[in-house]
Amino acid sequence: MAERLDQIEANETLPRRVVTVLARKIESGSFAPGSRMPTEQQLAQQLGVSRNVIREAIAQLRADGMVEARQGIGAFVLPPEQRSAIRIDHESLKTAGNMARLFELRCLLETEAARLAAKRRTQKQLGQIKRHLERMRGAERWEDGSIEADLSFHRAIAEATGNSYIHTFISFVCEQIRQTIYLARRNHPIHNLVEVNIAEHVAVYDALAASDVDAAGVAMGRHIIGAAERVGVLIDPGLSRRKGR
Amino acid sequence: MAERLDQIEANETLPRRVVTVLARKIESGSFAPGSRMPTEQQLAQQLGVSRNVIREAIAQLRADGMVEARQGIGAFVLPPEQRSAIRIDHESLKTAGNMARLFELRCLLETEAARLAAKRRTQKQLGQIKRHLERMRGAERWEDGSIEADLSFHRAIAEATGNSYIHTFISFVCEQIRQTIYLARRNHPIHNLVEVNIAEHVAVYDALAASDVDAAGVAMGRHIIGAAERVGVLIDPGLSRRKGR
DNA sequence: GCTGTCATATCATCCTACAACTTGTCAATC
DNA sequence: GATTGACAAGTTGTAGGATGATATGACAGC
Repeated sequence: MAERLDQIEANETLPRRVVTVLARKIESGSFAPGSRMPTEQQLAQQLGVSRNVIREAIAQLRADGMVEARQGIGAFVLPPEQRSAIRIDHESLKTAGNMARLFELRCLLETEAARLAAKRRTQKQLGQIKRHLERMRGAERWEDGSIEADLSFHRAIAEATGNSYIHTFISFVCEQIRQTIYLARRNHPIHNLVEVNIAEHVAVYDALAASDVDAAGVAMGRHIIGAAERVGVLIDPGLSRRKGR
Repeated sequence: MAERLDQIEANETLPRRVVTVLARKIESGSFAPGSRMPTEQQLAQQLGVSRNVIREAIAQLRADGMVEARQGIGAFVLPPEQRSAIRIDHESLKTAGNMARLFELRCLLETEAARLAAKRRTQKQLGQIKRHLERMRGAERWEDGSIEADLSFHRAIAEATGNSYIHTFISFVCEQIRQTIYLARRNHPIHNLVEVNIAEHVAVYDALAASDVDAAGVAMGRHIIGAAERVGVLIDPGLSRRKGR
C-alpha cells in the first residue's frame, strides 16, 4: 500500500496571522483588559502589513468580543467574561492535560445528552442512530468513513435530546477533538491508532432503544472514557461512579 | 428616584451588518453547504457597500468556519459540523422555548460542575466562592452589583472544577443568558424582576464546603431551575430526579 | 493522451482619500 | 467661575483603485 502524501495546505492569510499574534498578546495579558491597543497605523507598521489587513484582523477580534473599537479613539481589550464566542486553541490541546480536560467536558456533556436522548428520542431518530451504527459496523478498519460514522452517531444522539444547544456544543467539542487528533497524526498516517469499539456503541444504542435513561448515561460514559484511553488520555474515573445507581 | 435613561449605542458597523445578512442566508440554507457564494464584487454591488466591507465580513465568517475562501475561485459555504466557534444568536433566544433549552444546557453543565467542584475545590477557591456569596448578601436589591456577584459566584465554582474548558463553557452560557435578559429588559429598567435567591446559593456553598458531591449537584440543579422559573422559563423537572440517589 | 502556454476570473494585499467620531483646547458669554 | 461653542488633532470607518497571487479552462504542440 502506497504511503499517502500529506496534503499541502494554502498559506494562512495575513489577517489570520495577525489575529493569532494579537490574540496571544491578549490571552497572555500583555494587552490587558481595559487597555488600549496600538492604533491600526502603528500595528500596520510594527507588523509590516497594510492597514486593511489589520482592520480585517481587528474585525475578527471584535466579532469574538475580545476587543471593542471606538471610532476616533482606538481599540480596547475587553474582559474575557464578555466573549461572544467559544473557541478552542488547537495548540493548547497538544498537551495531554488539556486534551484530558476537553474529554472530561465531552464526557460530562455526552453522558447527560445520552440520558436525555433515551427519554426523548423518537422512533425516527432512533433509526437514524442505528444507521450510523451499521455504517460503523460495515467498515473493516478505522478509516475516514468510520470516523465520520462515529461522529454522526454522536451527533444524532445529541439531536435526539431535542435541544439544539446541546447538539451544537457536543458537535463542536467532538469536532475539535477530531481535528486535534487528525493534526497530531497527519505526519504519521497510520490509521489504526484510533479504533472504533463497536460493543460500546451497541451498548449505547441498546439503552436508547430501551429508553433506559440510566443505562444510556452509563454506557455513554464508559464509551467516552474508553475513547479517551484509546488516544492515550486518562480522565477522571470518578465520573463512572454512577453505575451504582 | 430619577428614571435612568437608556444608553444610546453606536451604530453597528457595515461589516457587522453584512455578516448578519450572510450568516442568515447560510443558516437558512439559501446559501447551502458546498455552494459557492456570490463574488466579493457582486456582494459589494448587491449590498451597496465597498468591497473592503465585504472582505471584512467574509474574514469574520471564515474565522467561524462558516465559509472557506479559495483564491481565484470564490468563497464556499462549509457544513455546520466544521464550525470553529460556538455562538448564540440573541434573536433566537427571544423565544421562550430557546431560552428554556439554553437554561437546560446550563443546568446540565453547572450541576456537573458543582459535583466536580465539591470534589476538587481548594480552600482558597472556597474562600473566593464565599466572598462572592457575601457580596450577594450585602446587596439590598437586585442591582448590577448583585448580578455581577452572582455571575462571579458561578464562575468561581466552575473554576474550582480545575477544568478550564468547563469554566469557559459555563462562563459563556451564563453571559449569553445575562445579556439576553438585559436586552429584553433594557426598555423597562425595573430592577427587581430578576431576584437573587440567597438561600439557594447558600445551599450550594454549604455542599461545596462539606465536599458533599451529591448535595452540591442537587443544590445547584435546584438553583438553576429556580433561576429559570424566576425569568419565566420552565425547564424539564426530570433533571431533579437525582435527589433520590 | 499528456504537457505547456495563455487568457480569464477572483481572491489577497497594498495604497490613497475622505467621512465620521472623539477628545482636548481655547475663546466667548453669562 | 461655569458653561457653551468652535476648532484642531487623532483615530476609526468606508470607499475606490491598483497590482500580485492563485485557480481553472481552453487550446496548441508533441
